[in-house]
Amino acid sequence: MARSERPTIRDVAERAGVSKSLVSLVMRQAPNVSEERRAAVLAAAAELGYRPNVVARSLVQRQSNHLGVMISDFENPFFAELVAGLEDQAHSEGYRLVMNTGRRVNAEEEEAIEALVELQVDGLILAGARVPMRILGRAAEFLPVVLVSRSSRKPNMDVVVNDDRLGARLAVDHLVELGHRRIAHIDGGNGANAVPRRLGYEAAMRLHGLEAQMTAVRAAFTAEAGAEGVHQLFRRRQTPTAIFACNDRAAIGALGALSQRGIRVPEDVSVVGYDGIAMGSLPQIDLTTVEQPRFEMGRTAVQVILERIRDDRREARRVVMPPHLVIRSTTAPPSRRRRSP
Amino acid sequence: MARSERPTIRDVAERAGVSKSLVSLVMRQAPNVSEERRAAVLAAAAELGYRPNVVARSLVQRQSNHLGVMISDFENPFFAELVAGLEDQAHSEGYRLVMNTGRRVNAEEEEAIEALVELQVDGLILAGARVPMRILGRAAEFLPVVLVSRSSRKPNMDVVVNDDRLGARLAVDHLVELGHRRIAHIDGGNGANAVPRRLGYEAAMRLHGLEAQMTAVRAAFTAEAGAEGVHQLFRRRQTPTAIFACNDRAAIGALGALSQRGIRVPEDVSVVGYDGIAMGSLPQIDLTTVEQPRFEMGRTAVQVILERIRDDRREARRVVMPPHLVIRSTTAPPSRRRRSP
DNA sequence: ATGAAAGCGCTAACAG
DNA sequence: CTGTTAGCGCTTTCAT
Repeated sequence: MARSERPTIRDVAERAGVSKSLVSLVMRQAPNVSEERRAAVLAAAAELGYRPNVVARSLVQRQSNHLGVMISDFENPFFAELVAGLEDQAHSEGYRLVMNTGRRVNAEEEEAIEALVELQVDGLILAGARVPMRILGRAAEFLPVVLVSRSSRKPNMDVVVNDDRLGARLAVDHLVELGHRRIAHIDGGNGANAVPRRLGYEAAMRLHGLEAQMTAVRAAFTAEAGAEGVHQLFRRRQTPTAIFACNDRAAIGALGALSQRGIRVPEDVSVVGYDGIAMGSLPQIDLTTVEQPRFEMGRTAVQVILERIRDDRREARRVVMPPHLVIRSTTAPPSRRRRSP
Repeated sequence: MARSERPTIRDVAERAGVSKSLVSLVMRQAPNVSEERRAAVLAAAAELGYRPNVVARSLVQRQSNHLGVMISDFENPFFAELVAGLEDQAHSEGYRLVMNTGRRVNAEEEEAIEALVELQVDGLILAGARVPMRILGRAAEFLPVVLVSRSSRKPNMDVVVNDDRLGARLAVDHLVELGHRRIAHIDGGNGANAVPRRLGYEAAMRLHGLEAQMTAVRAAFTAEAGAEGVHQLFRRRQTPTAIFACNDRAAIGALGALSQRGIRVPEDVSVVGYDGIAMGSLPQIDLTTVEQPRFEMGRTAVQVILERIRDDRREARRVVMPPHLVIRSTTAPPSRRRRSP
């Protein structure tokens, strides 16, 4: 079966014996077309396998009906679950999504954003972008941009985030209520939300009068980094009874490293993660965590960007969604015998 | 900061005091342009923040330099890891990727494929597509299509798969070598590769003279389905000493269900998964599995589609990549005492 | 080495 | 209700 040339609107028009315009009207379900002609056009289109060329359409209409989505890291399930919300809302608003990824490399991320801008998408949703704000600002000069899981104060960009400081606070409060004092933090290094989570951790510790017990190790948003963080923490003389990790993947890595060191969870050490990814609820892991409303964040991001696109809103919007604590089996009161003097 | 109108090639031309054609030449790094003019054009473009409109370009060139990728299920990490290979090869060949998802719903998948076709991508890579072959065939009439993780014998489609039957065989052989006989299969239901894996399981069982021990429960490619599969298996009188699950997620769900039922792994029951997703190598899970070369499959899919696009190959190609067994800690010889009479 | 003109497939006035 | 015309932003002959 040889590849056919794609039929154009002209081919359909000729075959149906009508003008291009009429075909165009039929394809866009315009009301004022006689049933007769409509049927003829539809038949001709079906016979030829005609599909409107959205590229040509978007050129003349100067809008594409597509939203560009740059996902900084496909392998993080957090984003997969966010995409479900994006898709859902975009669909119900009549927009299509085109996605991209920067694979955690700044240069590639920049290129991915550029690609979407050149594609003339009507708006850009950047999930977990890590590139410098300057790059983001350059894109926002020409089209609406909303940042998900990354903050900004620029007036021409909107932001949908969860309240990381509150989330960190929930984690620390929970551990303190259980009786922990030596609570360590495995931080997220350069990751998008690393800083606010760390600051939230520090603020909460101070609030509980535990500034003397604060310990953080620099890591990243991956399981490997979480494991390495544990090894660093337990090489020190003063070891923690609880760990608040920057995200679930790091927490899961931490759980693995603890088990390798023969440290039991939650008997010897409690662990709290962040995000609420599906994997954390598996019985083998059953991780206490601070859950972000991922699906809702996705839906919201689309709503927010459409306010700029359709309603021409100009002031920046900053939607902060509340995280909530999900208590599972990796947290418990500290055991007496491991308390240090 | 107000949103600016996007500058066009005309704006750049005027500002630089040259013709549109010359700007076009400069933007595409053509050789025969005087240094002087080139500098002027580049300066004007930079000042205006000009970016070529790839939509307009692709309209006239009748090719977009984009490959469309439809991912059937973003939440399956198998695909995330495949995407890395796709990105890598596409990049190094000068192509960009635009991605989509069908979120495991047939109608949405069909719509996602349609969207990519209408976007005039130069080729379509369908990862784990579930829609009927008829739909795929309709797309393949007009542009090159390669199927990843799904088979087809159509002459106008290429296929990149792993050898599921061999993989199933590796799993069963491993379990038989350990001494297992009652080996059950948790199958993938309607999932893309469910059938060949199940057939491979059955063939291998027969080869070992174990047809009488064959048991399969219908499930799906998710953790929940894997857990449910275990519950079904253990409600029967004759219980297995080993389980071969259709994929890693189902296997991980199975591990959870087994632990809930107080069944130890690998002492009481051995478990083998399929795919080799990163999560399986976490110390808490440490799953024996049949690994597919995901990254290589991604690279290969791009190479294969470019043979159609650039070299105009017409015959179908079918690349079957070998899976390999990764032995970790969920498999061991069956324990004597649980053997049935 | 540079510019003028035509046209990619489509939509958007405008006529009729 | 239907057709004609112009033009979206770009590339591509073809002149010069």
